[in-house]
Amino acid sequence: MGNTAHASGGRRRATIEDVAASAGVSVATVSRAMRGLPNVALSTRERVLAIANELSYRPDPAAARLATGRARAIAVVVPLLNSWYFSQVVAGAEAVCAEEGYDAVVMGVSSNASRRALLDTTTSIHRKVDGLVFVDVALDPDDESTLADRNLALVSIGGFNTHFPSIGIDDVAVGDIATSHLLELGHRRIGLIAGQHHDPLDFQVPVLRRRGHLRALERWGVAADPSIEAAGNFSVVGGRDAMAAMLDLAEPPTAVFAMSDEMAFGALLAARQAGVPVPGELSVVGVDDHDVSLVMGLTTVRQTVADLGARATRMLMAQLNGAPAVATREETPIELIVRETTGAPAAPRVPPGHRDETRGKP
Amino acid sequence: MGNTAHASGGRRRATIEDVAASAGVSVATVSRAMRGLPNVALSTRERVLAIANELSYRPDPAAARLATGRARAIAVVVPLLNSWYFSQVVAGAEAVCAEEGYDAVVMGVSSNASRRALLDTTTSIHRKVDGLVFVDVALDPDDESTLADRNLALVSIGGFNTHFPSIGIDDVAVGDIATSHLLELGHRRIGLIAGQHHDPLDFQVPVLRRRGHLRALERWGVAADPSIEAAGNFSVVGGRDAMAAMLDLAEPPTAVFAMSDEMAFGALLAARQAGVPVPGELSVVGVDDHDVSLVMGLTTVRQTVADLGARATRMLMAQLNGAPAVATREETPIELIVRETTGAPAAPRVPPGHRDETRGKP
DNA sequence: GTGAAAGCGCTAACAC
DNA sequence: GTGTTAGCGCTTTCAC
Repeated sequence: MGNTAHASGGRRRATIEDVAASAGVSVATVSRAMRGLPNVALSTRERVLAIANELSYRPDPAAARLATGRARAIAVVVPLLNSWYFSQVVAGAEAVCAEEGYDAVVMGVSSNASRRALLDTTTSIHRKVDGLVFVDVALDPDDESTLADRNLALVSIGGFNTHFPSIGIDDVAVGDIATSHLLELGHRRIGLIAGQHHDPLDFQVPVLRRRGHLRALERWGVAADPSIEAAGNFSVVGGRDAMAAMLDLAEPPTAVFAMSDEMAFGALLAARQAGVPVPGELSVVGVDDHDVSLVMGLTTVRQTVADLGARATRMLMAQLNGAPAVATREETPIELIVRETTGAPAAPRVPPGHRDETRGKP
Repeated sequence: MGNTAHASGGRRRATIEDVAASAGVSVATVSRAMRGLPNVALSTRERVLAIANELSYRPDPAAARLATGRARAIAVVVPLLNSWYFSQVVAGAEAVCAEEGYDAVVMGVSSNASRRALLDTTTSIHRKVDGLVFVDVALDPDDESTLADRNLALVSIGGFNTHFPSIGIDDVAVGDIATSHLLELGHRRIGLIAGQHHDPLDFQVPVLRRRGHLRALERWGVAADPSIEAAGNFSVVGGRDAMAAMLDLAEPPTAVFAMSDEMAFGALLAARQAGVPVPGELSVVGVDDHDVSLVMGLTTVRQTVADLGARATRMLMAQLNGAPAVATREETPIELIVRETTGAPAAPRVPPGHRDETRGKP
């Protein structure tokens, strides 16, 4: 027999049977009354509710889960928790869950290994949640089928998928807009602070933003230079290190596009540490519009992050309420916010008498 | 009968009975084998495990929960999710949960009402989790007893409690250290950017930090001036507005202590917008050592936030593993990090010939 | 070392 | 509108 857990603390919790006995009705009626189902007489319902309250009866969710197969919980799966972007998304998701009476279970998948574990292992997702919001986590079609077979709903933020809805921004456009802004200001030597290379969650965002960056460059007839591209791991220190290395180059960039504001902050730090004035000798543009970006005066491509989490969660709720899962794609708007970290490139520091005529619009 | 949920997608999941049948043993043996209990013959165990794997059997957590009364999940309860501090704590907690095979359910309690709801309602915590980590959420002794009666474990971060362990920093010392630093630099007119007033979660942190601030002032014989104290809601914009108001005063402060780095960032922004040089005419000190503080060159009182979440969660796990719940208090170290936003006050802007001799050490 | 069987506390047919 | 009852899929005594 199962229950030895009440050894410590307090007397036995009231169960549905206790309420039924006290109210002089059957457990079925209690169950119906508690859940507000229609076919209960008003007087009965009131009596049941009163007694339930008196006994401080709370339905056991585990029993309900077992009986219904629904957990009334969703998982929010993120690569890492301690980054501004992901915590905003989680905040948005949690808020919607709270509204809907769902639990939000957060799961970090910082490596491919843990992502696999999430999908495979005993200790996994199975039956613990009704659905998942994947936030910038790569999912191959096999994973999707597995999830569908397990009768789980799914929505992803960021990446596309083939069987389920997704929501995100146009990341190619992000890269294009950022780099175009720099090109328009007159920059021709534009560095790129990208995502991580060392632990490939093979997630799409860095790839797409880079594509947009290259597209803009190409449109302006500017050759991309791999020597001024580095990984910044989407962190402040990663961005700092990447920028520091570029500034050490014989021919450092006059501007950089950092794929996130946090990396851009790092770039600003590196510039300051190297004594390089911003935007005087270095322009910096980021992505996100982090809370702090306003303070830093950072030029950035804004996206509405918390809203992304909320909308994705609502899409998931729709599936849980029976809407069919189809591979729709919602796109949320992005917007260039020009502040004080971008400007025209400095006049080239060449000895008097020399002129460099490669600068200027195409 | 309960299960109609398998209507869509895939064939029936394997249950423990399927495995038992396939392996030619009883369900009890399968259960023992799966959980690594000692009293199973090695050969039996291997056979069971192989078959379970083959059938891709996953124990249903809801059934296990119902049978054992343990959910293998904890809740992390935070006032808001979209702040650096709380997301760090959640990250630390989630990491430990993942290690231990627990789920981390995040719950935002942004108001007293939602905190009450969490403790009271039908849709509440009961039996969904085995324990809770309360992060800077006020809990009165009654709440604690209720939780204990429900056989829930509890650890709190920040506030003390009377029946359960807690972990935190010495918040009075935080205020004292920050303000003492400013006093030592020669400041005598020191503003305070405090927490929120409008939605009192009556949580202790702002109160204690303020107490430390006042204590330092008093020790130096400096009178506190309520006109240079304002609420910043622990947000960047809140800090900005609070600072902007102070800078508009006839006699603005020469330094401010902001109770969080995010509010300090806001203060720096307000200073820049008002054309007030930092630290030339305004010194700013914060609390936390936010990722971005390094970039901003912000002087701050550092605490190790993610570690706080991890340690609290380990303490909770200890309780879940049978350690008695006692009202111990762990304190983690804090440290003043002096950077570039603090310096000696400017020479008073008085007409030549006047001298102000009130400045200097006591 | 293994099995039989009684729960855990609900929900959902189905009957009345 | 209400009651009866058979599960949901496990865990855990107790016997052997």
